[in-house]
Amino acid sequence: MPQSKPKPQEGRLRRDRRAERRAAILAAALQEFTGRGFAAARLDDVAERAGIAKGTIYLYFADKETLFQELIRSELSPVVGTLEFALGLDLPVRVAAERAMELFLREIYGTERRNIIRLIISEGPRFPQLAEFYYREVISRGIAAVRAMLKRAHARGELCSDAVVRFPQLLIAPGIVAIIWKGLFEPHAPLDVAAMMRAHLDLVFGEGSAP
Amino acid sequence: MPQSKPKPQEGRLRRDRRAERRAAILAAALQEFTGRGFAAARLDDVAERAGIAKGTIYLYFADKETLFQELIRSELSPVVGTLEFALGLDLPVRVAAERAMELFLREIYGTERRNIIRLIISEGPRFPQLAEFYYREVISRGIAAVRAMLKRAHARGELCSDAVVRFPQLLIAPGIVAIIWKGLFEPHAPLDVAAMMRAHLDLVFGEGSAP
Amino acid sequence: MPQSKPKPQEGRLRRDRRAERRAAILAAALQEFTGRGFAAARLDDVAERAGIAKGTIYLYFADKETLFQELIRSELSPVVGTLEFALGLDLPVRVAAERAMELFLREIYGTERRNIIRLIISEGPRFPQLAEFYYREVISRGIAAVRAMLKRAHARGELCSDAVVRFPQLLIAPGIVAIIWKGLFEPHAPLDVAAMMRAHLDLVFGEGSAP
Amino acid sequence: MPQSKPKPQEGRLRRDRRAERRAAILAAALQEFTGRGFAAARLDDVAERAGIAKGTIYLYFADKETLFQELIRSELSPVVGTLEFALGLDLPVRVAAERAMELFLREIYGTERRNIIRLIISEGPRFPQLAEFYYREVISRGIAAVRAMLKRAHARGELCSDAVVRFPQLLIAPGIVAIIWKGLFEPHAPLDVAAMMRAHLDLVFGEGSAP
DNA sequence: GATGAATGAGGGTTCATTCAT
DNA sequence: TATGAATGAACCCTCATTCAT
Repeated sequence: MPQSKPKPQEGRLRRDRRAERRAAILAAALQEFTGRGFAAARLDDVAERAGIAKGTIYLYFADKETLFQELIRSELSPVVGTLEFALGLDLPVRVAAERAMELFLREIYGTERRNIIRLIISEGPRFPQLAEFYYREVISRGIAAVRAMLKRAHARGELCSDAVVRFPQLLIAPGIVAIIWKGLFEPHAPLDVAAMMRAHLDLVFGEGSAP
Repeated sequence: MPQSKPKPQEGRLRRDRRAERRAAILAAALQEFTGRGFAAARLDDVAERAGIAKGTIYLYFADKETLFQELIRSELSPVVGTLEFALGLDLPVRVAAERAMELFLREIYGTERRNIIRLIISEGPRFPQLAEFYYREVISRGIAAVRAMLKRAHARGELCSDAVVRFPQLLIAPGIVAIIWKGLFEPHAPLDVAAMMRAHLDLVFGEGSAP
Repeated sequence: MPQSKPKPQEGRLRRDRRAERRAAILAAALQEFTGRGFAAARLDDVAERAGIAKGTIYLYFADKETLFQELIRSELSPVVGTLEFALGLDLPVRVAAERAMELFLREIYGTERRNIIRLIISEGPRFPQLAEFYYREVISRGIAAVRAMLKRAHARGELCSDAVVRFPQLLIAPGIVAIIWKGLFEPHAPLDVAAMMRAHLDLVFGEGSAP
Repeated sequence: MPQSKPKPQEGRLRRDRRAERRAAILAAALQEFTGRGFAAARLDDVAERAGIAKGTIYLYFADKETLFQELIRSELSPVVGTLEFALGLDLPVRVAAERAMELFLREIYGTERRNIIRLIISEGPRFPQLAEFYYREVISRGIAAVRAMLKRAHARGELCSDAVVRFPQLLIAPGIVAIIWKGLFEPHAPLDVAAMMRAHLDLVFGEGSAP
């Protein structure tokens, strides 16, 4: 039995390879779940796309649903921290908003993460546990951060209305619409998302302060 | 053709009964498709909910997909006309917007039609034909109507910014967010949708003109 | 109640109409059973082809299988009598055989009855009752008639071999092959059936006596 | 690709097992298709007879029709070669015919292959592709081989008539009739097929040369 | 009698999950 | 650990048969 008790280095390799595989499965799953929806996605296709055997998936995830939920969780975690950091800098609102918008366009709308949002919107109602996680980890923290920032701005007199303080949802609404629009109507009527979001910021914060 | 032509009364009854059944199937389908999504919904359950036998569905709809598409279409048709009428009245923007908002809350957000919107958002990417139909029959006409109304308002000096003229999507964005929110986060954080939408109107059109 | 107790003439009409419908159903059934086979044929299609409603079939036949069996029986009955008559005439073998061949070509091979034979060959093994009926009503009587005729010929010295007396099947074998060939290979290699059968008669009875 | 290449022995076992299963499915399918016909045969029963689960069939054959067609093809292939070989030996006709007859009785009529012929006769008209394959691979080659042999015999003066040269179908007609007879009338009137076929050969080639 | 809407058992096919290798 | 063949429950759809009109 030559390969009993692997050397420490081997253990390291093992762990790395394991992480790689896990990542490959998650990446493949994102594609398939996005393309077909949770119910219609086939683990066969996930495995093929990840370059592994079907059974291997079950060495990394308990079942299809667990795979789905861990996919959402793994993609979401990094986002929140970044957002909180960006909004905690105590910049002028308009500048902060502009930064957040750029962050959204670059890190979410322009990447596969856009599809994570779409998955949550589409499948969330069938996975209450997931919606709850998403609310707790992303939405509520995001809203809290935004609200804190806006309150400071309001106190400084930078805000003529308290509408977005009471309903921070209004701030990200155009982002949601942009994601949905892209999925549904891109072929029929492309949308200049950056322009739309800037117009929205102008509405909310007044014009002129954009760089 | 021995008595192939039924008596008029019989025909009437037949037609009524047929229409009733069709409606019952569509209503049941809406529930099931909304609750589980297209792929996971079972026609067995649709039949049971409609109080008919499984095979009966196929007397009214060619297959599962046709049922789904006709469901969307049948629910959508009445909406557009109402919207166009409401926006064509040439009222002051703020009043028109207020009316449209009420219409949305009463006729869409407050009814099962809300779920139709959710279905389009969720399943639309997998049914390009449907997304195209929705864009053509609802979105493009809605945008055109909104834009016409806003242009008249802009010309009358009622609008301080042309943002919503260029991107009417910004006007309905809170409505979309409200629908999604209700589906996902209602249990964790209920949202006063009417207040949010009114706050949004204040942002866009300025305050004070609300009744 | 004006139509109670129909006049005798009405009864006549009723009976005629009934017979007509029955015939129409049988004709339609022959087409469908031939085209698709018993199991795959649909009574819907039979009804449509017969120009009646689906349920009406059950006013004339107990079920699908009964319809099938009565179809076979009704088409078979007239054949046997004709055959027995033709072979009972006490003509020279070669002439009798020639006549039988013409009868076969004109009344069976050239008509829809060919398909009845094919149906019996194809479906007979699944309908033992039918095979038994066919054997009793057609095959055994046909063989008896042929054998009687051949014996007389043999006694008269017209036959050099008793092969066909012992195995009358050999006489009709080319007819069977012709029917099967037409169904399977007609498109790839048409067969001059009359020539083949005449060649066969030449083999069996010797040449020169043909008209 | 971690150990994606199985050890040679494993591969061998896998392949053997696979071939065995395939054969078991084909054998079971032959029974079921023969017994009920293509349309009425149930894959459930095929699976049960083969001792496997229903879904397993689909690991070996794309669907019911493919299974059927591959069944026919796999059973047919070996037949043709044997026939061509037997007829290519340049023996006296009568001897060659005797051998072919024995081959037919032993390798076809006396085995399950008889049912393959029956399936082709019964279902061929509904599977034109199959009829075409059968014609191309079996019939046309068989006819060519027979014809070549007969021509040599005719040139040697062994044949008093050219009937079978022009219509080799006449030679196999009794074989076809034998197969059909067995399927339909065996219980009511068993047939001494060997005797019938020998009588037929006597008719065609004259008597006396039989061993 | 005639109709055709309704029924529901049944069959082909898919696919998440398991397990021997 | 990784594989992928095997499983079998589940689901869409068909169609022979029934029955209210």
